Amino acid sequence: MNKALDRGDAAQTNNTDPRILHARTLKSPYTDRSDFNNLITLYSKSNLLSYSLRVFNQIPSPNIVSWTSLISAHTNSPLSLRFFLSMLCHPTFSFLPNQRTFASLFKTCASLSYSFTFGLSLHSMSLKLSFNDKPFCGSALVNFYSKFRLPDYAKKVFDEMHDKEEVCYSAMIVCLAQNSRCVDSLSVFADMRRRDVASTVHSVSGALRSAAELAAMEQCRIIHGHALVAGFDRNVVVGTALIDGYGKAGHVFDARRVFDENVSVLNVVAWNAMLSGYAQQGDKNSVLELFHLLETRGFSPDEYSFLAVLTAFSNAGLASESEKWIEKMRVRYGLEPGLEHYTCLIGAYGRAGRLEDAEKIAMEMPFEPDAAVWRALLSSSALHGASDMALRMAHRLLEVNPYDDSAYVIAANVLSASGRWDEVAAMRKMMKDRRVRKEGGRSWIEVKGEVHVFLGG
DNA sequence: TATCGCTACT
Repeated sequence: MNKALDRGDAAQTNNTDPRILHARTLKSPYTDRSDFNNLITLYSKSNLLSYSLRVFNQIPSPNIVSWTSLISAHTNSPLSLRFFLSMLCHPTFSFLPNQRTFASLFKTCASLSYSFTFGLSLHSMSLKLSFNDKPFCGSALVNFYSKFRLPDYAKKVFDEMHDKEEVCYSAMIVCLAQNSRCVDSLSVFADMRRRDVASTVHSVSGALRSAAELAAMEQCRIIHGHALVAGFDRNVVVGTALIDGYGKAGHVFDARRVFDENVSVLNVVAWNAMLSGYAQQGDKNSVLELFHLLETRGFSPDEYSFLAVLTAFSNAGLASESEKWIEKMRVRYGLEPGLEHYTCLIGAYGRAGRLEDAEKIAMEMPFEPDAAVWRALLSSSALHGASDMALRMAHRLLEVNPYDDSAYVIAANVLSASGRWDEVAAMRKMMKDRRVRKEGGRSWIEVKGEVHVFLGG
């Protein structure tokens, strides 16, 4: 930890109002620029952002550290990008951004949905200044590409980085996990261990998320063992990822053991992970029991808690129960049901064989049906041998998601069961025609080129 | 010479 943070933390723990320090700084004849720079950071850590800008404006001749302090004080806000542009456009001084400036800016771009091209041009600048292979910049850049769903670009940045330390690996592992590249994510985790780079709660929870998505029991166990050795097993996030992983792998007893061992530190997210583990097993009784316990312990159930309950009901085909809980969620808990809750409701009606009601809900609910809704209706109609409806739903599903091969598989099954071979063949042909050229995106080289053009380089 | 990056529940 560096000096500035030490000072900042000390001031916070002593409950010193930064404004007192500010007044002293202004009065003292010994004040230099670094005192102002520290104040900017101190104010932002105390959630007094407007004062950060005020201090900055009081600095007689701000330097790059002042600018970077101001920019990072406004991380995740568009103001941070504006300040950066002001700095570049400054008429009298020429400030060259450094690695820390870029690290903050990449973080901001990652958090703003509209700042993709801004991030690309920053990447180009950092390439020219040779910052993108530095650990701090590189990890922030990996995260940036991760948030914009470009894991291959992130991997390219990662591969070109020098001195990859634990945060770089964490960022990459988490990126691949968040983008459903589970096997790659686990292999980077393995690579990290081979190279003796320390793991962190971030990399461990990222790897666990991948193992969970793969429902890979063996990997969960291995990472669990590692978490125990590394002393991360009491961490809430790691614990939650373990509960989720064991649950998804179908080992609810292992999930429950982790849950019980850590219950004193767990929050509602962890409870939800346990609930959804039971729900995926179709263990409705355990879900309801745990839901009740959650309330007894003083937690408030949220949308995810209700989703777990409704998932269980959907798997069990409990239509009227689902209806009741949706109502309860809205009226007694003040939570508005989302698309996923309606999808469960539709699934429950469908599984119960009330296909028309299920379709009616899909048409009348306050959301546009998505692929999951059509898939629920498709599997329900297939389950009950309603081949006409199944065919219709398969078409709707393919309209929203032309690449969904499950549409073909499920519809083909029910159609062949009724001997409708011609329609199976037609379906197959339609799938082929729909399979338009997959646009895998432009190559890395192309994007790099574009970035240089963008900056006139 | 102060400023920086990565986690869990559909």
